[in-house]
Amino acid sequence: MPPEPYTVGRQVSVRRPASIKDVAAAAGVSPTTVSHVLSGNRPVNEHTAARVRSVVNRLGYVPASLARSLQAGSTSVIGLLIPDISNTFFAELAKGAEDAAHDLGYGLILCNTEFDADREDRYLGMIRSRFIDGMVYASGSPPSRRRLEALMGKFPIALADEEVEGLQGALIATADHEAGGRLVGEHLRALGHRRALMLTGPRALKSGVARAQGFVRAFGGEVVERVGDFKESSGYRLVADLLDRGGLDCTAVFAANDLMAFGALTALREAGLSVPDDISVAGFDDIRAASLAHPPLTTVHQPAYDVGRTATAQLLQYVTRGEVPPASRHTLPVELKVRGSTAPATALRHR
Amino acid sequence: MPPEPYTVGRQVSVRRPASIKDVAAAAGVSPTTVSHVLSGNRPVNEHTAARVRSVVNRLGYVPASLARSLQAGSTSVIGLLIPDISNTFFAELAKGAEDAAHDLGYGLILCNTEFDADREDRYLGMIRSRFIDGMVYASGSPPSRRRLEALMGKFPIALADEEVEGLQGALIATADHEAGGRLVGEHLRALGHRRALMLTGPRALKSGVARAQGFVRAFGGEVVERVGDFKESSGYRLVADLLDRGGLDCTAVFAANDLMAFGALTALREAGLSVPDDISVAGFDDIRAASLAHPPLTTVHQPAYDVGRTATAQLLQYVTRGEVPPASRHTLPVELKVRGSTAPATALRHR
DNA sequence: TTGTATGCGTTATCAA
DNA sequence: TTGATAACGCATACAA
Repeated sequence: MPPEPYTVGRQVSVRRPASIKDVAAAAGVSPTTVSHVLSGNRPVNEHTAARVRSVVNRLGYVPASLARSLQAGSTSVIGLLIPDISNTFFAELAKGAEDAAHDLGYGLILCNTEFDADREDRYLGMIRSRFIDGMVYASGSPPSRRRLEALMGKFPIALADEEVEGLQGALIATADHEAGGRLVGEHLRALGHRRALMLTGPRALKSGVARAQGFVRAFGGEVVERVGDFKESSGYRLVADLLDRGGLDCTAVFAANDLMAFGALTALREAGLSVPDDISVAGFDDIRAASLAHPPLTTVHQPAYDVGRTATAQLLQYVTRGEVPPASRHTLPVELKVRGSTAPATALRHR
Repeated sequence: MPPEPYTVGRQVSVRRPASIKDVAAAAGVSPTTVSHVLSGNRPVNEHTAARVRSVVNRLGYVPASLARSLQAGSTSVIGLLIPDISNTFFAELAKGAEDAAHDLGYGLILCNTEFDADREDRYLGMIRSRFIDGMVYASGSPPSRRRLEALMGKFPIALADEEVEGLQGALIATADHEAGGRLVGEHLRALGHRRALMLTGPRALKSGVARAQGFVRAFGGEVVERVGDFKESSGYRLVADLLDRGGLDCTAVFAANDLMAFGALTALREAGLSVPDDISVAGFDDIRAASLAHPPLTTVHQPAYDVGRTATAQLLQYVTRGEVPPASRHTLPVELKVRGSTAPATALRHR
């Protein structure tokens, strides 16, 4: 019979970690003194302090942050609510948020919702139960907007990347979606395109709407809109459907994000069309794969990292100092990356 | 003078949230009864319960999870320590971890270390201060290994993706790195390659070492090894240096991860070499960009999501039930994805 | 069916 | 320079 493989297990359950009382008793002082030795909040006799510190080391005492938080009324932890961490855009955003949080000694709870309303609600519950001091909210599912609205009146919440329809007075950091759409519109127009297919995101998400608006205005030509859901599959499906029905009579496609652009690219390739010779394609986000794709995707670079970092820094400035940040709204600049997937319009052919 | 823009701010700081005492007082019962109405831990008169519930709603009472955690001795939160969330491999892993945690009602704190030892230490401090119930540890910086070892004797820690040299008896979920290297070795050998350049990761990371070992054994031919750091820049630099000095006398490059493979690809392209006509390139990980690159990258698919999910599930089984999981080690299968970046060896040319 | 008293581990207040 | 006590907000053992 083999020996118990996990001494780990036993130790965890059996040995109770040392508390401040244990240290105080062993050092022959009061818990108050121990606390002050560790915090430096008031002077302690050097001799006493040394004795306490030695006991702390011997017992391996580490203050229970939970008790500290209960006493202090805050946990030094915030949440980051996003739909999908495996989307590189949100991963970059998360990195910025984590950096900003770490800079101020805050922890960050990853709230990945997959656009699921129940999941989002559960995570928002963490702020109501005051387990987190605040929440950076990036693009949730529309159904929870009402609940969000109620929360924003009571708890610190900052919006990142995505405006929420009808919500105002909020802290918000977002890329300039409208300008991004405009840049693509101008670019395609300059290339001689006059008829374009626009793959939008869900109407409820303002970022996608803004991109579409900026595009339509700047492009000037004829634009057919199809509503997608920001997933690769929907970009594929929308374009494939149009091709099947022979209804793709345009020379350019603008997808409201790169994933849908990739879907479109696949559908076009399967139909035997060449990008950009037969048709141009542009995306939005500039995820890592965009520059590595074949052809490299013309797209709008979003400062995802900065969006996450800025929104979080704003939130924390508010959380830590109880201050209203100097600017409640940050609109971060975007940049058009012209790559190989767009080219001058060719004569329209029947398909 | 504009009105105070943030009523939010005032409410947060002024109104103290209702406590269980407030509810008890308003409902004319004891805090104990309120507690039991909400927890269902003991029967309560239906009439009384209804009254309590109504007060709970009116006051918007939500139990402070902090106090609950202090009493219960656990927070229902664990940590996920990774080097870089913007690497899609770790993003996928994080998604799996988050899913597993969410399934069991646990929160997940994102500990992004950038391979920084201080940052890692700070995050490991969260487990010592018992703010988190456990930690999923994926590939940290070698310097902290000793500290990790000490922690594993006292706190629940599961290793994901990366073994840690000299650590044993641990919960661990990892991809079969050695088999992955072997698959690439066999593949290149079958294509007629006999001389290969191997870009490894840091020697301290066993995953990279295992990949290299599997490769070298299965390949059989001559292998030149160069040590990189898993970053795109090092893949570029290593290959560029060899090219500069005319020392790249091989027909294939195997990079221990996709990022370095991309760096190599760039260096080769800049040198006017064609992949795979002049030289074959293979990677490891199968990050999203791999299939979209030009040419599409032959690589080893790692089940990143499953690695994260499995490691987390193991950890939580241990954390929640105090049980030793049935298997302490999970080695997950990998899969070779043959794409366009590898081809039959061509006659060796002088470069 | 309900209430009282105690403890979780810390820090702040007040007193010495 | 130090300590006793209360308080943070909850859950539970024990008592009624």
